Amino acid sequence: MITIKEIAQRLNMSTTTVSNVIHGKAGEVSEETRRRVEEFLKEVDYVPNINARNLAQNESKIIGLALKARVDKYENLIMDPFVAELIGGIEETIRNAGYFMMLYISRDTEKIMRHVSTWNVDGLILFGMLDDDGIRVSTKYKKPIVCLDTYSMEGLKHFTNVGLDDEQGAYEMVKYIISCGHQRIAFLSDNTKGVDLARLNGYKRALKEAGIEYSEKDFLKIRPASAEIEESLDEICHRALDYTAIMCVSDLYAVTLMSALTDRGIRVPEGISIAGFDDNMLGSLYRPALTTVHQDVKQKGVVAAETLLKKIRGEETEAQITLPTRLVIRDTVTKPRKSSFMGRF
Amino acid sequence: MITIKEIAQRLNMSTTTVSNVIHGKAGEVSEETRRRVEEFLKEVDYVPNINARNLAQNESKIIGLALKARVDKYENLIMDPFVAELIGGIEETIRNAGYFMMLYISRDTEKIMRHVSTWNVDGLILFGMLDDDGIRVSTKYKKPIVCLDTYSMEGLKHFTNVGLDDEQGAYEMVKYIISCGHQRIAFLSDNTKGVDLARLNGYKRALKEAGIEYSEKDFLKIRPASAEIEESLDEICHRALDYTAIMCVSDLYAVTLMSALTDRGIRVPEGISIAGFDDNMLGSLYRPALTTVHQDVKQKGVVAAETLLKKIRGEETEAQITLPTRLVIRDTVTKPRKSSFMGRF
DNA sequence: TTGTACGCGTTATCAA
DNA sequence: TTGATAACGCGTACAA
Repeated sequence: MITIKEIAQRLNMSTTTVSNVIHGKAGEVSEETRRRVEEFLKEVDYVPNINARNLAQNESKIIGLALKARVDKYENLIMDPFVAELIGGIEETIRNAGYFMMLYISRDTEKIMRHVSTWNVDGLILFGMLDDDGIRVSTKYKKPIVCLDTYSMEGLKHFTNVGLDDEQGAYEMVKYIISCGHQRIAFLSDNTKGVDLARLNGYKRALKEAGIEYSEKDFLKIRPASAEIEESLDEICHRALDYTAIMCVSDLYAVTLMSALTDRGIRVPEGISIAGFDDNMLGSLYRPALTTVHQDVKQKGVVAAETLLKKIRGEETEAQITLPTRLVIRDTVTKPRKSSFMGRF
Repeated sequence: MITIKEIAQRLNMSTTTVSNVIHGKAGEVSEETRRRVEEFLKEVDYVPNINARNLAQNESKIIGLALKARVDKYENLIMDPFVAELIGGIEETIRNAGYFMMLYISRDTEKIMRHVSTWNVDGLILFGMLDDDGIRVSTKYKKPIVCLDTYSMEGLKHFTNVGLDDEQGAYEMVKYIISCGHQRIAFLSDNTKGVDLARLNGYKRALKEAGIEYSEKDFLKIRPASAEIEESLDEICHRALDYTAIMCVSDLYAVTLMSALTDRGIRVPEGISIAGFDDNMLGSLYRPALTTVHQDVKQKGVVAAETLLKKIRGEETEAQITLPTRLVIRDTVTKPRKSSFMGRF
C-alpha cells in the first residue's frame, strides 16, 4: 500500500503536487511533472486510501442500503426474490456512479441508524419501513433518504418514496378476473399494511365497481412462519372452495397456494383461478404459468438509486415516484367452474 | 456528529480519558469519571467516526464480498436464488461479529482488486472465480481470502475454499435414478467447468459403476442467454425423447426444463424423470415437486464467513472445507416409461 | 489517574 | 508551478 507521501519522496517533490496530478488539476502543474507522476503511479499501482480521503473530505462515497427485516416473514430476507432483484438494480447503479454499497439488515431501526452514522454514509435507501420508523429516522439522519414501497412518509420533507401503483395494479387484475365471469373472489395476504393494504384496496375497488359485496371473510390470511404455514394452507384450501378465484398479494403466495391446492387434488385453473402480483421467476416457470401483475423490480432499484444520487448532488426530486404496473395474462385465470360443482376436482 | 475532542472539552477532561472509557479500559480510569463520561456519551448519542478509527488503526472492519459475474449467465447475478441465500448467511455472520459487508459485483477481476485495496478491507470472500483469477488475486492482496465453490485454488497458500461434495452428490442422485430402473440418462448443464464439471463427473462415475456407457451426446447443453434459451430448449426437449431421465445441474434448469417439457405435452415423471441439484424454493414449490440434491446454501455462507473471521484473528484454518449433500426424494423421478413408448405423451 | 503530543493518508490553504 | 503546513477524528505511547 504505497502512499502519496512515499511517492512524493521518491520523486523528489511535494505531496501536494502528487495530489494535484491525481486529481487532474491540470492548470496547477507542468506537463513534464504531470507525465512523470502519472507514469510512476501506474508503475507502483497506487490506490488511494479511502479512509484518509473520507476523513479529509467528510464524505464517504458509501450509500447504505438498510433492509428492515420483518420478524414473521422470511428468516432470510434476502431470499425473497423481490429483494434480490432490487439489490441488483441498486448495486449496479451505485457502482456506475462511483459509489459503494453497504448492506445492512436488521429488525431494529435504532441499530440501522447507528450503523449509518458510524459510516457517515452519504445517502440512505430504506426498505421495509413501516409507520413511525420514518420519523425516528428523520430526526437522527439529516442526509438524503429514499424509501422503497413505504406508504407512511407523507409529511416528511427530505424523503422521497419510490413505489408502485399497487392499488391500480390489483384493481386491474381483479377487474380482469371479473371480466372472465368470476363473482366469488377472495384475497390472500399475510397482513393489511403498506403495500398489502394498497393491493387489498385495489381489489375492493374492483369488486365495488362490479357491484360485488366484500366481507371480512373474503380475506384469506396466510401465516408465513414456516411452523404454521402448513396448517394455514390447510385452512385456506378448505375455505378456497367457496370461491372461484383468488387474488394473491404476491407471486410467491400464488405459487405456494397452487402447490397446496394441487396436493389436495384441486386443479388450477379448472377448479379455481389464481392470480399473483410481482411477476417473478416463480410464476413464469410454474405450470400452469401464472397470470399476474407485472412490476419491474430491477427498475425500481435503479430509480431509487438514481433519485438518491440526484439528492446527493443537491438536485430537486419529487417526493413520490410511482412506477406503473402491467397485466401479464398467462394460464391460471380462466372462466369459473360451474357454480354447482363445488366439490373437489 | 460530536467528536471525542468536544466531549472532552465539555467534560473538562482529556480526549485520552474519554477514549479509555469508550474502550472499557477500566483499570485506567476512576469509577467516578467513568460514570460521568458514560452518561454523557448516552446523552449526546456519541458515534465514533469510523474513517478516523480505521485510519488510526489501519484496519477497516469491512469484509468485502466480491461476486464475479459471468457474462453469459444472469444479467443480474444476485437474482440467482443461490447467490441470494448465500449473501444472507454471510451478512448475518459478519454483522454478528461486528464487521460490515461491502458488496461488489464485477466481471473484471482487476476492478474487484482495486476496490478491495481502496477500502482496505480486512478480508475477502470471493464467489465465481475461475482458473487463473485466484493467482491474479493472490499477488495483489495479502490479507485473508475465502473462496466459494472454486475448484482451481489448489496451490495457493493463504486461500481457503468452501465447497460442496458436488461429485458425490451427483453420483448418489444418478445412482438412485439407476436404481429406479433407468438406463438412458442424460446430463443437462450450460458449461463443463468448476462446479458443473464436478457434478458431471459424479454422473459419469455412477454410469460407469452401473456399466452404462457415456457418450458426448448425452451431455445436453443449455444456452442460458435469454435470447437463445427458447431455441435451446426446443432442441433439448427434442433430444430428451431419447432418454428416460435427465440429471440437471441445478434446480433452476430442472424447473425450466420441466416447464418446457410440459409445454410440449411431455409429462414429468410419466414421460420422463427429472432430477435437480441445490434444493431451493423453485423445486420445492413446483408440482410435481422436484427430486433433487440438497445443499445448505445459507450454511455455506455462514461457514465461509466464520472461516474468514478465524483467518482474520490469525487462527489456523483448513485449505479446503467440503460440505455434504443429501438426497431429497420427491416426485419427479420414478420408474422409466416402457421403452417401446417413445413418442409424445 | 489523567493529559500531551504525535501519527494514520489525504486534501486544502496559502505562501514562495 | 511548487512546497510547507494545517486539518480531519481517533488511538496510544509516554510523560506528568
